[in-house]
Amino acid sequence: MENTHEKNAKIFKAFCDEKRLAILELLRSGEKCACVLIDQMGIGQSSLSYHMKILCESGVVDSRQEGKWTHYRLSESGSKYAAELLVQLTTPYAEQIPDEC
Amino acid sequence: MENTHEKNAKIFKAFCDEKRLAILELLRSGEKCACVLIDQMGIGQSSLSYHMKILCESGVVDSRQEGKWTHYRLSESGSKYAAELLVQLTTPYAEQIPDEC
DNA sequence: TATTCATATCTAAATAATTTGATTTGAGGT
DNA sequence: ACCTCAAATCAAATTATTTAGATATGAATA
Repeated sequence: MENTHEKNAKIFKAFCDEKRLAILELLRSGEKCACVLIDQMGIGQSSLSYHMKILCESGVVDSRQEGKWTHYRLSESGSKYAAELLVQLTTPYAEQIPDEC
Repeated sequence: MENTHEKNAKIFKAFCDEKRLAILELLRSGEKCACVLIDQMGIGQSSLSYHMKILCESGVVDSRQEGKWTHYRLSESGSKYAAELLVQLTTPYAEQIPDEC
């Protein structure tokens, strides 16, 4: 049983780690095979797998199996969702409650 | 010496914790005094102070001193910056590099 | 079906984030 | 100057995240 804040927090976990931001940057130049990401990031296989799981679960990255290899790419819809969510989470309500103190 | 990914990750740390999302939600209904946040969140004073520091450092929240009390509110400019940054971080480059594998 | 290879999962260790309670700081009021 | 009170900081304990190495899984191929 997971609440909304917990679910939303998971989406932004994609962006709150420098390694994952570096992976996202690599994906901005197009779909990348896991082997390329391991190579360019200079991290271990299980470490990449861990980070890719977080990125995929956030919806910001999609994966595609091709033979033995997994290819990762930015998800346009997932990214759009995250951006819209961030805007929503920081948009004041029409009904303002006075700050009684 | 902090790199760009590290700095950007800090901004999104504001959004990757459920307590901070709950605080942001409270601030959507307008500026709130720390005492109100402590009360509504049901957390300790030092715990709130810790989370507010992260929120303020991310630029998404502004604080204002009024006598003894500190009042917090959403920062329109900081929120806008975070939203634009998220879009940027997930926008493909014009130059795509083929996925050699 | 047996083998190979890429990825996922598991476990333990290392590191980082969060909480709690105590203390310090600093602005206001007396 | 002293006292008060809210917020920040500190230190220690707890909890969560991340890493690394070992093993398991599952698809492709022989």
